[in-house]
Amino acid sequence: MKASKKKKLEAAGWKVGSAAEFLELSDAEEMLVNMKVALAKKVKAMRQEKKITQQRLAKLIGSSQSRVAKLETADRSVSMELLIRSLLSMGATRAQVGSIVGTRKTKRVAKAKKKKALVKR
Amino acid sequence: MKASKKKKLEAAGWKVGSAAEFLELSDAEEMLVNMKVALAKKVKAMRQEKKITQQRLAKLIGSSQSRVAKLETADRSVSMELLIRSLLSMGATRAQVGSIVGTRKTKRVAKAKKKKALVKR
DNA sequence: TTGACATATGTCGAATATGACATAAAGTTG
DNA sequence: CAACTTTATGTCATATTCGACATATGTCAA
Repeated sequence: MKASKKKKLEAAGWKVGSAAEFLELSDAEEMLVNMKVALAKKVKAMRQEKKITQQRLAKLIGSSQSRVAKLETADRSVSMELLIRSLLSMGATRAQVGSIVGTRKTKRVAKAKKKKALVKR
Repeated sequence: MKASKKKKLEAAGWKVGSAAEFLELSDAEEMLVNMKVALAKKVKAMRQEKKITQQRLAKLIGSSQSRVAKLETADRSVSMELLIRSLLSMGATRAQVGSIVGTRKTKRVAKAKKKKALVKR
C-alpha cells in the first residue's frame, strides 16, 4: 500500500495493520485457554505424584476441595494465578511453570495470517 | 522421626511436613510477584519496541490507558492473566511468555528449607 | 449391599480485578 | 515558556474469581 493512501485512510479513522494483528485477540484467548488446560493437567499430575488428596492440596493453598477440583478440570472460573500458585505451592520451580506455559502440546495448525487488513480504529 | 511418633502427632491433629512445605506459600507469593514484575517489564518493552502508545495497546486488548499503565508498573491490582493476554495480543508466542515466566532474573538467595516442622492441620 | 473416602458440580456472599473516567505528573516539541 | 502528548495515580461501579458449603457421583473394600 502506498504511503499516501495509508495516510488518507488513517485520517479517516482507519488503522492499517496486518490480518494477524486483527486475529491476535482471539488467538490470544485460545492460547490462554490452552495454557490453563496445560497448567491444570500439571496440577493434577503433581498432586497425584505426591499422593495427596484434593482436600490436602486445598489446605496447602488455603482453599477448598471444590476449588481444587475446578482447578484440575480447568473450570472457567479459575484464574491463571491460582493455577500457578498451586503448582508453586506444591514445590514446582519457576522453570517448570515456564516450561508448561511455553510448551504447545497440540500440533501446529497453519493459519492465514499474512494478508493485510483494515481495522476500524 | 519415628513412624509411631508421627502417627501419634497426626492423630492429635498435626500434620508432619518439611519446613519447605511450610514456607512454600510465602515463597510462592514471592515468586508470583517476581513473575508479574518480569511480565510487566516485557509488556512495556514490547510496546516500546513496537512504538505504540499505552492508549493503542489498550485498544488492542480492549482495555484503557490507565489499566495499561498499571500493567506496566506491575500494580497489585493487575492479574497474571491480563499481563499474559497483553503479551500474546502484541504477538508474543507461548514460548516467549514461558521463557519470561520461567526465568529468574535476580540472583539466588540461599534459604534454610530442609528442617522438619510441625504444622497445625 | 452398605459405608467410607475421593472427586465433581452447582450455588452463594465476599473478595478481588476490571474498564472507564478524571486528573496529575512527566515528557516532548515548538 | 506554553501547547501538546504520553504516562501515572486515584476512584468507582461492575464483573470476575474467590472460599465455602451442600450435594451428586464415583471407587473400593468389608
